[in-house]
Amino acid sequence: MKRPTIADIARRAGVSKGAVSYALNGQPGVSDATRQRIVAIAQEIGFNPNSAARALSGASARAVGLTLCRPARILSIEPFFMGLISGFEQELAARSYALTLQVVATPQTETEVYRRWWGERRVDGVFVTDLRENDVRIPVLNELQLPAVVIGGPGDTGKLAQLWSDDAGAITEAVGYLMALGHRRIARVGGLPDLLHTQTRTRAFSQVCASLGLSEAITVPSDYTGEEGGRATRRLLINAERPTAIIYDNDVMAVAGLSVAQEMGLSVPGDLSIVAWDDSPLCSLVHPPLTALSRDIAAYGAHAARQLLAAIAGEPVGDVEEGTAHLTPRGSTAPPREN
Amino acid sequence: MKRPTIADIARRAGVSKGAVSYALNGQPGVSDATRQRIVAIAQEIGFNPNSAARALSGASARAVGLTLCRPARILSIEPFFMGLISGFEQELAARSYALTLQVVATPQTETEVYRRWWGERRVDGVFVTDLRENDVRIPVLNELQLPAVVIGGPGDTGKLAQLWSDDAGAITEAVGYLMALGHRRIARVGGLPDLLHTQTRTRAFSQVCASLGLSEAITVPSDYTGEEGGRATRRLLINAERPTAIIYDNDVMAVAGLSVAQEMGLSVPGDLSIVAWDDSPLCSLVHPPLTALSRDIAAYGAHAARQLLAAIAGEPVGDVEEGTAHLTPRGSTAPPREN
DNA sequence: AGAATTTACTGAACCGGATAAGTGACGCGA
DNA sequence: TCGCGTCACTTATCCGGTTCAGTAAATTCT
Repeated sequence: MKRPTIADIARRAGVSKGAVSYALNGQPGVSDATRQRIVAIAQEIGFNPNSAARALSGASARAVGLTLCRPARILSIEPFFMGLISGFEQELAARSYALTLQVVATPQTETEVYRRWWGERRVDGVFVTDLRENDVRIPVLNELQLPAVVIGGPGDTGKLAQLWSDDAGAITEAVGYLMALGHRRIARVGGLPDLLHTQTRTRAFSQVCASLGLSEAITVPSDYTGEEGGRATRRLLINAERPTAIIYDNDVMAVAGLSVAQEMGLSVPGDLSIVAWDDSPLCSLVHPPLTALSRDIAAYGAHAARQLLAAIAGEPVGDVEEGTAHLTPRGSTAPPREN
Repeated sequence: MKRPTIADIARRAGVSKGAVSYALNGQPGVSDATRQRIVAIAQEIGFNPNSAARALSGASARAVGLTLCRPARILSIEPFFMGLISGFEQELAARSYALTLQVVATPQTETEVYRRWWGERRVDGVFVTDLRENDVRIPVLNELQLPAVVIGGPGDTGKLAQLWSDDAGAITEAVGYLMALGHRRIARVGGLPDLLHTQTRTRAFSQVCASLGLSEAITVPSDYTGEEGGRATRRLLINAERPTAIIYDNDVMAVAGLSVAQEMGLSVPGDLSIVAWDDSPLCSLVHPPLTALSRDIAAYGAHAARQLLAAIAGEPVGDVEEGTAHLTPRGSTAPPREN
């Protein structure tokens, strides 16, 4: 089956290729009558502009890229990225932009992928997640002048637009809530320590605990996996002065922590309260359901997509702080048992 | 920053554009000395062929597509798709094919996306998941002659290549194992009933139970979500003659089922044994860890990608049955308690 | 009415590769 | 020494859009 081209439309409408192009792109230069005739023919024969030809003649590729740098076994279980992708799609699909995905092993490889995409003109812009300190990807994107939106800061990203959520506010809310319940020994199992948003959270956690007069505000670093989250929990709980509440940087570790606590004969929330960061169906599934810091990840992704499309269109795009995650109390938090 | 083109290379090497093209594509028509010189220059200036130009001049788009038709809240928690995507990427990245992703609402929309991709020449082929009975996507793909690999059959797909895993064998193993433990009342919480592989499983489950002399082999249909899986479990367990073992069509429902059982005061595995279909880190996270039907989903995806690339290359691609999932016994299964 | 401007187009160049057809130099056999 | 084939290229065309320069007709202005 042959793909219809503008030449086919031009022939049937009895006009030139150029006229068809103007008509279909809403450009001036054709009369309304002709435009309608051309649009009708295009509809009738099911015309879709060849994206390659379009990209080649200077216009955009109408595609954006996303690289994911996490091992498969983490990616598969981490609900965050799929939620983000769904959010991207809401905006992208509406403007028929395609999303090109690549799973890579290291941030270094990501820069190579950016270079290749740029050279191939395959994408008009990219989403950058998991911002790190002195991130190798940032200078490359600035050098290539490839439009980008950085998710997971804030950090130093040169001219690139940024979007982050108010992690400090969220952790303040969580700690405040646990204190109000009566907790005084609160620990945290953190995400990958070299990610900037993990550092932001760690700093905020220390500060808020200090300001509220909580002496020990331990953050145990982890890596978002269930195994590590479980191990970290075990280390915290074998302590003589064990915490009465733990905040986890993602839902997977929180679930693993719950499991470890139960296995050690501790009751949740009687002996230990648990708060998960990022609410996913997973949190409601387990028993007891987990109190979580909820945010609308799809909306977050949609927002990022709007920013990226604006940056591609050449509009000025500033750095934006998305709203604070809010606490959704469930069965995993309660006042600490007197001992 | 300007992207280097073959014209730039040609100028620097003192040859014509054509010669450069031959040299870089390993075509005959240039001497080895010239070829090496050209390749060296291309390397040096970081040349990447413009994918649009390449696609336009008849060659392939070097991209394949995947549409996902599940609501965001299911996608985000379902580990299967991310595992599959990771598998695709292993093969695609090695041959520098891009993966284009689109999340859609209905199978009907998927066909529209296929038509658009085809018209735009955006992809060389597509992955089709979640095959249904009389699937609307199949005739469209056959009509467009868009290469495709169908995952989740077997079913009637015309000329399209298929890949499925031996669900019947897997369920036979699971039921056999539960019987050997002493279970006689085994139920199943199934996936979306209109998916072909769900039907295959349901049929196989009935048959194997019948052949082993188990009278009641109830399958309760569900939709892969935790909520539905939990509800289905509750319905099964309030029964006077409640099952002593339940097989779940995915890990999320199994975790939800575990939670419901515990909430109802039943001990797992004492009062109820649980088997999850598809092993993910999630299964090992909960307490007790879930016995699961494991398969290597990434390998499954990689296999599918190899098939698709072969189909795109015009090689004949047959239907393939991937190996049987094997049972990984964990703490959620045990002999039923005498009553 | 005649000049100036606008409208509604056409024709051709261009994007950056792939590729068929053409060309000159060289080697080789008769 | 002529003719033929092969090699190593060059030249030109094509893919399917976008866009600029040009043009004839219609409209507006004076």
